[in-house]
Amino acid sequence: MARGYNGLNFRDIAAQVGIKAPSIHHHFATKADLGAAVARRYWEDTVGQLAAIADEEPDPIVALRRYPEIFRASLSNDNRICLSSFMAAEYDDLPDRVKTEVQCFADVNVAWLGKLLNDTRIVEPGESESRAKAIYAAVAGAQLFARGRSDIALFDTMIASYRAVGLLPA
Amino acid sequence: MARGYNGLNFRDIAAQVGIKAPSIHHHFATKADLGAAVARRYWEDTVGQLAAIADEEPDPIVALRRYPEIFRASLSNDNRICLSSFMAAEYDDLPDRVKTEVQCFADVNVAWLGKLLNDTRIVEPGESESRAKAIYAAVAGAQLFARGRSDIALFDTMIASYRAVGLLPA
DNA sequence: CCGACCCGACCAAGTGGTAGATAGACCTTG
DNA sequence: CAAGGTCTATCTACCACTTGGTCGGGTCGG
Repeated sequence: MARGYNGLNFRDIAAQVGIKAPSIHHHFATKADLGAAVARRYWEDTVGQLAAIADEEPDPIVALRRYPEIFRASLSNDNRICLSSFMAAEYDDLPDRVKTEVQCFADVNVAWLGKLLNDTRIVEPGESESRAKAIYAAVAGAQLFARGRSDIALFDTMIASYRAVGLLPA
Repeated sequence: MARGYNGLNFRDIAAQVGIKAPSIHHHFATKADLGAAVARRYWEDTVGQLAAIADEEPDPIVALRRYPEIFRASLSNDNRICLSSFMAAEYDDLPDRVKTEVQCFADVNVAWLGKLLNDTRIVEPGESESRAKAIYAAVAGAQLFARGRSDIALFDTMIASYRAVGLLPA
């Protein structure tokens, strides 16, 4: 999933799994199904990671501070980017099912952030939602930029700036 | 350029220009050339827009405040995204020439922001560069997110949050 | 005449997807 | 227990279509 939906082709996947291309259709009838399944699994994994952080850190501020970890991990792992970002360019011709699954990724991120922001009092209760969206967008944008340069240090620098201005807890 | 580099195909472009596909090769030998040319023109246009803002606004703080305008305009105009974002998913298999041109887009944005941040004193002199990168990434991320929902109001909301925390001048 | 521009015809490669056959696991039944 | 049937997963072979790109020839202004 590092090369976009268009870059996703049955032959390569089959080869990677040690199978022939047409056999895939036995598990996923169409490419849209396959894409949606991949996307779904991706955001489900993310839900797990977010839950783990919230579990390990009873203090919501500490948990929030660890949020960028997830996006940083993608970069470390083969310079990957998150679902929403990769969807961007191909958004127009993405099958609807895939689109909704990808949007779920953003939704679960914003929901997690929003809840923690509400638990802390660092933001007015009515603004935790929009603040969550802003954080998500900023961190995803930083990941995007850093990936374009294959430079994780760049990512860290931008996250540091977000903390400096108070977008993220310091 | 709304559907990524892969979505860029000779037949469609030819039709749009009122020409047949093979004729394009007379102007751009290869697809990489075409892509690089499009990318180059895109960031050159952006340079012009940034210069216009800086020209119209003698106060650098006011100019900085107007920065998101450019990304907002792309969204209004057929829900488009900026070059760097669209490059994201396809980054791995993008021809080198295209890659460098696309990176130029980010570079000119960061340069413009950095200069204005230096002119104002709202940030320590040594940090204007990293702050510029953070602003660029955040605004691009907001554009990306908003485009995924085809919701310009969402973009405005996130920009407002950036201003609220002081990432962007209020 | 020449060079810039454009065309129709074509090509090799790659795409998602289909059809039909095969092999084995498992379950039912005489 | 053996025989048969069914289901699942895989295969080979193929298809229609799209892609970037080539080739040779036409057309037209300088």
